[in-house]
Amino acid sequence: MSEFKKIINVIPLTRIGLGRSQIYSYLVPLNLQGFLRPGQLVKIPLGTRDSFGVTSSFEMYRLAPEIKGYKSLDGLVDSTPVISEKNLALANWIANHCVASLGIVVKSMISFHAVKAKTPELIGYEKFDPDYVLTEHQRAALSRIVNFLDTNSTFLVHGVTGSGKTEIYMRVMQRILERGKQAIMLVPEISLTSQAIERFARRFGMDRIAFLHSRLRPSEKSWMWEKIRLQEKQIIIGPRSAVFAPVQNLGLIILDEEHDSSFKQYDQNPKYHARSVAKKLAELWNCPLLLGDATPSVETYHEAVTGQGVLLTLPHRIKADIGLPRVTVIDMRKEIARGNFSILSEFLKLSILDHLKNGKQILLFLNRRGSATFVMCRDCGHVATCGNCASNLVWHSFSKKLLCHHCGRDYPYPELCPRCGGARIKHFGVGTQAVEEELGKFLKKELKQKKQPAVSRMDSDSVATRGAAGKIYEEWSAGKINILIGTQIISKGWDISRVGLVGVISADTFLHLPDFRSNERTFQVLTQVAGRAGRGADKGLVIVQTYNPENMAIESAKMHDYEKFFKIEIRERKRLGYPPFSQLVKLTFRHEKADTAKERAGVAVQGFLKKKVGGVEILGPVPAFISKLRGKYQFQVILKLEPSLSVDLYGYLRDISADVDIDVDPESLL
DNA sequence: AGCACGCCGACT
DNA sequence: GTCGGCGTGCTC
Repeated sequence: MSEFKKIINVIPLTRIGLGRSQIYSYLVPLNLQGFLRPGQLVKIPLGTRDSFGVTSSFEMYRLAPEIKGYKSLDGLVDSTPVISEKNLALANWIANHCVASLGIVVKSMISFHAVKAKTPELIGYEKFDPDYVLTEHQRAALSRIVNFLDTNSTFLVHGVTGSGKTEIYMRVMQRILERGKQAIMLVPEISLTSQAIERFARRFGMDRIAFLHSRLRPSEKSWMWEKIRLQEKQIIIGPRSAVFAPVQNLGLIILDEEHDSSFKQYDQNPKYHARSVAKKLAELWNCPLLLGDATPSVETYHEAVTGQGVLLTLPHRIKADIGLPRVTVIDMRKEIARGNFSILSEFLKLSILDHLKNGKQILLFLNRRGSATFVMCRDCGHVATCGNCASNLVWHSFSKKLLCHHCGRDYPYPELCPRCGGARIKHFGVGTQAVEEELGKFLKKELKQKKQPAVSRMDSDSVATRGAAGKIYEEWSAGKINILIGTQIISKGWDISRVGLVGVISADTFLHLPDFRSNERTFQVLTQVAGRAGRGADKGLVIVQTYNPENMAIESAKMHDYEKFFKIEIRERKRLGYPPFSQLVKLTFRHEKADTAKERAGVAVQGFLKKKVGGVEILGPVPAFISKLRGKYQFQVILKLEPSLSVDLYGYLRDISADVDIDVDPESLL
């Protein structure tokens, strides 16, 4: 016992190989001794360069011989911690669950800007307490929740659009705030954040609300963080990353539109799902988690009905006289048999004219941009593909270009076939631009003499410039647009009252993808789109065009029957061993050379087989659905884990090669 | 994310 | 032989 030295554990904010320790130890210089607490940002030497890290545990005393070779901390950036101890524990859980580097997890959770906090411009909303009587179902749901405000329970509020979920959120939140606690409200995306802010600000006052999203300026984000950390703000609203808000006294988490895929970060590490992170966070704070949805994910609903959560159902729209919209499914095969080769069925055409005449607004929904989804030579069958991505190019008639929807590259339109030199080049498949053109022709023919209705298109092409979306929304709200054609963008959010007719041009876009969630996605999108209709004074009409009218997702959506959809789908999931009856892990191997990518995937599989761990099914390697992306070939290995077995996934994956992309609980297998 | 190290092909 | 390209792996 010759000498003791002070050592601090630090998480370097960088990617450390999964096979090695994610926490490093540094000597604490004399001037910092006694000043270090967990969660502080420190400067550290790392390899040959300087880097940053976050302190992870208290200074420790260790025997001198052990500390040989340790480097010394370079400095303390700020004495105020950048992450709480609770969130450090959360980071550790995420790193393990997602099999990601702890440093990257912590880095994605903290506000890294060393900028001065600046008050953002805040809109003042008039506060008002509504004279609002809860329905019986709302009262029942609420009373179930309020008995468990000090426990870690998960509630699923299942109710159609307009059934009054938000009112329940607000009443629960009211009680949490009365207890002096903070609440996090997660919404799917930025566009829905402002709506949620407005509604909550009207009830609770803007001075209690903080919001976090990627469009905030660094100085504004710092301001929000500071106010949350000091508990000057009690309500935090934002998309998935808001689950990392620096709360000090959390009493409630709400996750609205629980099924929405934007809650999963899929394009960047850590590939976390805000729902499972929220579940863990609620556990750490011993507080309730409220999930709300009209179309809950199969996993969540299954948990609720098997007793791992509490299911609260709001079966009706609040205004009892407004029923759900009537949904008519049109079999497009019969249209063709009748000689109608148009994108628009006869019934949809008639309904459009009818609703225009009555001054109703019309939404036409299609899940694809562009004019034609592929371009083919009629002589040799050659299809135009992206050299970078092995995917079909999409014809965009307005920009007169062929566009790759995966990497964004554009190509000139081929006058002659590059393979055979033929000139008979034809477009196939339908996108939003094609609908716009065809609709224009149809209206011109039908309404020759009259003033043409105003038609607008809303997709990522038409709202590429900043503010374009807001402009369309304003025009629509002012009633200046009669018909709006759009992609997913219009399927949610907009509180639309004058929509009389919603037309789904093709319900089949998701159905034929080789993915275990394709039925679920179809059901959800159709239900969400249908929910746009008839939110005002009267019941709307929804027309769904499809080549698969007997498909169960389409049928259940038509009947507004979630339970039916769930019953059939859960049976299929069980039969095929998909979630929630297994846990999936998607491993993607990428390389410029297809052989190399394939070989590495094969090596990984051999490694897994050698482990001889039971309860793990290894599928692949197979080429990914998009076999080449941005110049790299992609091969996939899917692991199917028996959930009951609870394999130590981190331990299982930690020694596979570094250049693999790991996605635990992937949203899709594509 | 950067930087060192090591292996292999090209060249004075 | 030696320079340098890139692919791989490490950083308390």
